[in-house]
Amino acid sequence: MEKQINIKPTESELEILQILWALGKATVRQVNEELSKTKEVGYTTTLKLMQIMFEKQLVSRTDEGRYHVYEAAVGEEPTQHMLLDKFIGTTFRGSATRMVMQALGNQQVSKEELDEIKKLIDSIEKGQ
Amino acid sequence: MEKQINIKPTESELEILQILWALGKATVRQVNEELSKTKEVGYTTTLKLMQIMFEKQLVSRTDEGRYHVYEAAVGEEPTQHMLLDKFIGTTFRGSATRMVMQALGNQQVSKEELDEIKKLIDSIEKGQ
DNA sequence: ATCAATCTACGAAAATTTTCGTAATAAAAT
DNA sequence: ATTTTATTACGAAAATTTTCGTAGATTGAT
Repeated sequence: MEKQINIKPTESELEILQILWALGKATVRQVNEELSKTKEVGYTTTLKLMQIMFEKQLVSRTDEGRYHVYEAAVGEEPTQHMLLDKFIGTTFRGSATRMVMQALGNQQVSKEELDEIKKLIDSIEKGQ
Repeated sequence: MEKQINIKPTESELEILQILWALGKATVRQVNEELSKTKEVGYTTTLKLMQIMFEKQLVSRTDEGRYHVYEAAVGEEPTQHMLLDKFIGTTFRGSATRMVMQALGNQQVSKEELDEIKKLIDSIEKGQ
């Protein structure tokens, strides 16, 4: 079971979570190297953020030799779900439909993906 | 035409924009009253925020008598679109499809809405 | 053994966002 | 006319988030 799924990570924390979700386990250095691909960021900055995330229980860590190996302590899906809910609430006044329609209309979504979504809708409709 | 659609409003600013989009025009007091329905917030706090938003050109205002009447200076749709793009980028690693599928799976979406979305998909597929 | 390199901890500075107190001004009420 | 009320402007405090410098500890190299 997920623990604290109510804690909303900040923007920077989310970036780090993304990396951890992708890598599974990672040291601060590894995370920092990933971050550096996108933007300028000092090692100690990343370290501090991950320490804060550890306090918030967003990540866990184990002592491996003399350094720490970090891991996300919150799941990707539950976190996305929570953020999505909040986002729909604040930006689309709670209407998931409005948001979906904008997303489909504005984003580049391939025919294959659209079909996939249609299938999903069908299965939901059958289910309820 | 929209002006600065790149300025990302903060959370609080977005709340105010929502109210202005709903009301059209409004004074600081009106906006503050709307905000107060949801949360505790002082009048001068709202005022200050709206002044900052005026500087950022997120809102415009006209002198009506001795007070200001405010209006959103950015459109609801373009703003939502911009925020949605950023959100998909940071939270769903750029995949609109993944986000839509989560939204449809997790949120409460009625059959009517699902049908509406299906219709939209069909029309997009015909278009391209 | 000494030096260099690497990692963590800690604290604080910097930047951003949010909140609010105070003063000035103008209108409205008494 | 004086007082009360409502509005804006301004600045700064408070809170949150981000960044980074420094110190201490441990490993590895010379």
